[in-house]
Amino acid sequence: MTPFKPDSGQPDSSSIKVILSEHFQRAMLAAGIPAECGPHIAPSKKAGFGDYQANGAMGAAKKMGKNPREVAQLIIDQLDIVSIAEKTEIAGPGFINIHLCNTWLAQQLVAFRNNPTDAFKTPQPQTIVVDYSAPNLAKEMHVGHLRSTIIGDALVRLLELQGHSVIRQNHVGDWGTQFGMLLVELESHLQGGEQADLALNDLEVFYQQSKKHFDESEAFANKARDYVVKLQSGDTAMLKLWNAFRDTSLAHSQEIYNKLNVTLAPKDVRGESAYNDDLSVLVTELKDKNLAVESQGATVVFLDELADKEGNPSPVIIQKQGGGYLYATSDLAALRYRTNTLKADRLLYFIDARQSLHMQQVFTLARKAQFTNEATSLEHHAFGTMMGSDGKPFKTRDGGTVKLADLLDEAIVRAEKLVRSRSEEKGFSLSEPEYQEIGRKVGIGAVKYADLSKTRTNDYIFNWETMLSFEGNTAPYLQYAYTRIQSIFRKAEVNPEQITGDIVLTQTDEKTLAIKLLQSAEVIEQISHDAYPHLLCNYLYDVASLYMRFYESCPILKDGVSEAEKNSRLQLCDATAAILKMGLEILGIEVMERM
RNA sequence: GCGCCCGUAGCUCAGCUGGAUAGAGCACCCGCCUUCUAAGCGGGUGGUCGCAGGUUCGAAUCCUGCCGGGCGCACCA
Repeated sequence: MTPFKPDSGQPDSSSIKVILSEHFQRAMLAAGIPAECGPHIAPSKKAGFGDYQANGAMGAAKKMGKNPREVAQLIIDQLDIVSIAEKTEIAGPGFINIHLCNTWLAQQLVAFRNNPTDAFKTPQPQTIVVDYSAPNLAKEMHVGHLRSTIIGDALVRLLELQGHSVIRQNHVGDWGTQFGMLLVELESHLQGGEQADLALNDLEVFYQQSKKHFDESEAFANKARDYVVKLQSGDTAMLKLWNAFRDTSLAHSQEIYNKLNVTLAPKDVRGESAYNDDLSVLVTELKDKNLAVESQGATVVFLDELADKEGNPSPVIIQKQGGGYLYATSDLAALRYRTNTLKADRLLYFIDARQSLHMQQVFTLARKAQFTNEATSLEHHAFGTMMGSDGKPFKTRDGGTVKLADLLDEAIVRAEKLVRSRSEEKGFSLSEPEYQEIGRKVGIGAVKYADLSKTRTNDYIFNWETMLSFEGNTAPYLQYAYTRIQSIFRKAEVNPEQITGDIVLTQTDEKTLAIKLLQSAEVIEQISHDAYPHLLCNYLYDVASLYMRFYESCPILKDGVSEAEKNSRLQLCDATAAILKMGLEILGIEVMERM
């Protein structure tokens, strides 16, 4: 971030909020207001209250025992923002309403257009490991897996845009007890001459079959238990069988990732099995450090840090009686690998909120055992549970789950149909590959946006219609805004990048759009900390809405529009398109030239 | 029992580091395509922000209690 130079009159790469905050803070100090009183700058919510407002005078007045409106006046007296604001006024109990200067806003926007990505770069690049998706390879991915996968991917893209070094980690479930029964089942299929990928064509069915055999046949169950032991001790034949299963299941996941436009690749897979050799080492270390003790036949760490009211420490089992390891053990091994080998400064986990206690235990224990540095940030970014329309945990009528692949296919089919009928109505026809491509982008975008636009931490209600909606606050709305802009540039026959010169903001709709566009950096910055992609969705929806309004009220290529006006408005269009595209790319949603 | 999350319009959701008259989308009603793509724009109907206290200039937002829902709490992951 470029340090602000007072009164230089030059465009600054900082956000409006930061610039105003610095000015107000300085003025408040000069007015003799204690330094701990913040300026509290925020965009105004109502049209009559200026563009931004400073709410700090009231808090400061209270602390000083003075009249808030008088304090507000003291601040204004010390304020030197003539180049930024055309007017500041005191309102109500002591609000300071700030009317930004159109020429200054225009300069900021020109500066943004010259270096669009600079605004988002972080001054301190870090190494950030992001744990997301992590499907269980025993089963097919269902709608419940959507959240971790696309929220994690949005954060990964955003952090990379900021210039961080990001390492994706797909901690797939490829090593549980359940693999015993799956491998026995698979073996019987292969002995029947079937190919692995054919047998595992429908993972859900395959899982149910093997579960049924396991429950009904004692011999099958015994064999399954035997296979687990063999597998974990490195039996070659068993590993071969396991690999066949794993490869096929991973290929299924990868297919979904590709369809979803998620950046996860095979190289990002580092599943539970990868830590197998470290588990016994880790348990021994915890014992040596006197953290782990024997209890009821298992090896347990008792955490006083997470004790309940009565002082009972929170138990974490790291090795069960009989010697098997649990997911706490492999999560600890993974955490250690990520800090020590991958050298992570931050470690982000996008995992279901139901794992909150577990994550807290793992983090606390990792710190206690010094598996991680004090400086390493361990962050569980939880998300809510998917509910049915009855508000209870989601199940289909037959008690199952909706397969992710089915949802995506349905979305694409519906979108493609819509694209065809719309283009016919509008009288332009597209090629067959174009219909397919647009249908895919619109369909997938709608599904992802429906999920990403909801607050991550809350439970959410799964609904086919909402997921497959193409109207209102949806991805197609944002994509549509983008295509409208592209259409203008096609018609004008100009390359947006070659348009230079002044931006002139005369209409209200131009100004509000410009201000909104200049807020992009604030949004990106906030999400990089809090990992809430819905803030980006809200922001982009605002941008698109304000653009639509501008589009309706401000003609660009029509008769009677001056060259200067046209030139300025085309630049507003281009800046809008750039931000929509950038934002949608972060969300993993593609744009197109027409739809 | 203890802990975490949630309760905002008919439905789905924003807004919560306290700010002015609580906002969107869907649904419903009324307008707008000879003019840059109507997947759009403008307007309207619709609210005891679960309930009750408290903190203060000011509470959907912070605190306490209660009601209602979800989830988690020792060998599944």
